[in-house]
Amino acid sequence: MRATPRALRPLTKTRLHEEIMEQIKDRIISGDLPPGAALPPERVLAEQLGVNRTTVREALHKLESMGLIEIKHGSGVFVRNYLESGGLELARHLLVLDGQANMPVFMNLHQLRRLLLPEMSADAAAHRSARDLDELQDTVFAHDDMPLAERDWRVHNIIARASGNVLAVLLINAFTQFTRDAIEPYFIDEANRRRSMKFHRDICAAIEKQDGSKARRVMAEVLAFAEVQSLKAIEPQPKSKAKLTPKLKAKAKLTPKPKLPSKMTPKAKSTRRAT
Amino acid sequence: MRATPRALRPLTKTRLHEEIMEQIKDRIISGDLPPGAALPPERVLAEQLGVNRTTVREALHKLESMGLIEIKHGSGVFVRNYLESGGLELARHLLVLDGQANMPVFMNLHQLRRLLLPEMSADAAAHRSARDLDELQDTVFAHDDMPLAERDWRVHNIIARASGNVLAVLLINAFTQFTRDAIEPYFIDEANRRRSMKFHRDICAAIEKQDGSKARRVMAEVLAFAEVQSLKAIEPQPKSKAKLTPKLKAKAKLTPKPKLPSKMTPKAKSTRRAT
DNA sequence: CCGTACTAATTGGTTGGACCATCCGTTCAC
DNA sequence: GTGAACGGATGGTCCAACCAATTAGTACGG
Repeated sequence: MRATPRALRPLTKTRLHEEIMEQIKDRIISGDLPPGAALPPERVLAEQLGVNRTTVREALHKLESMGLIEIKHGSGVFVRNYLESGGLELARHLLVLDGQANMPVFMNLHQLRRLLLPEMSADAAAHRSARDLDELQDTVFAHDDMPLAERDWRVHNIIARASGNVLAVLLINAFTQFTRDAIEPYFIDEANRRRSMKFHRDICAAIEKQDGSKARRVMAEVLAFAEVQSLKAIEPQPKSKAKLTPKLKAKAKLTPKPKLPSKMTPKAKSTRRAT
Repeated sequence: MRATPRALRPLTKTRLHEEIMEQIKDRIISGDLPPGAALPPERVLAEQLGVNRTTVREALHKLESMGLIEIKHGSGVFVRNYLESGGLELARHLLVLDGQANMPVFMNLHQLRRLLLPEMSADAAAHRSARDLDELQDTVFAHDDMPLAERDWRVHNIIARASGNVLAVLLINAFTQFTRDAIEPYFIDEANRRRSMKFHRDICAAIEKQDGSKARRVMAEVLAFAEVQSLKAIEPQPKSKAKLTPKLKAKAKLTPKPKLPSKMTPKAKSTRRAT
């Protein structure tokens, strides 16, 4: 039976273990599972969630590589303090957790960009290779069909690469990665579009002439402007609505296991005493 | 280089899938597996490596969350351009790949720290709560037994937290995470130790007095000094002069180049059975 | 001849169960 | 009392299937 209802939610890319990962991540970031708390054993977790242990393990591994938990062979799984061990990938999750309304993390992002990007632009102008310039000009002047948001991040990416700072490249990647969705509305406004395209041309010219100080200035300008626009877009609704989506569908398809996903009791690891 | 007394040894042999992950990661970063290339199917990979498919899958998942590969259900596994999709976690791997000799990535790191940390220090001085100050002073003045390297990163961490920029916290975490081992030698030298402790006291005082400009200055100073020391420790063999990032510049652009790299290094499994 | 729809092969995703490796608290010999 | 040996709990790996998505091939109908 392959009827394929063609019109509904192409968004749930859900691989099962990712859904589980999300759920545990939310409980950790929200403070429901405090640092030091022990998660239930994999086998128990699997039974509670109604999935296989393998699936649980894949979710746990992702959480571990994010720095949210620590897996100790023979001992168990423990929540870490993500403010001490968390990686930048977490930033994206922090943003969505903050909701669309009141969003200080966005201001944090703008600050970092303001501190980094102008300097990277100057370096890019100074160190750029002919190949870098080629790629930049191609991105800016050709590809009229390319969405502005994508062209914008490509420009940033090329600048970072041209600056010679590999870490900056990875950083910019991370930035755009967790801004990608939120930045889309910015390019709806015609004035913003024109401003952005002018910026592309200007920064391109500065880098072509290897004028570092001009590149720095152009980048600083556009960042300041974008920051103001962001503020304007966010301010109108200072309402915050804490909505944690209850996820994880019960997998009631082939396994008639009525165990509902729930009950991850944070237990201190010292509470296992006897006598 | 004296031998490190402790805290440094290949502990990776424990988890098989991490070893596999490392292997594939190296082949991707080294350019052996270019962007767009298709990896062998999981089943083939498992057979070639002499391990179970489950283990291969765990390795692939880590690579995916690092942004090195893309897993497409039904199609296969494809190498991504890590300069476009890679996350900051990669930085650590880039560092070790670069070896101990000529290490431009370290300079990249110093640049980023130089751009970010002074500003974060100023913000920390301005916004710090009483609790932040408590924690900072406790870290700096108590705990004489704490290794200096750890105390140093804790100071940085507290400063980042006090600055109110969550992203900066995660960033600093990432920094210290892939510097952890390399920074140890720095604190062997007695002059460096004293300098570091003086820095801790000074930054602590500045933050206590909420003197933002002083905090910025103190942080900038210590970073400049550390940078010089790093250079001195690495320089001994001056090779190419103004060479920035010799590799990594002329990687494939955006054009996926389908290629079929069969035969990945097999791993003899042979006897691992206990008796 | 061309395109469409069906079919089959390929490949990643999930499952259940089994066993090994490690850690840790308990027990037991000394 | 101390230290070695035991055993349970828990994560790591393995195996052999089957489900699900994608792709390529093929037969059918225009």
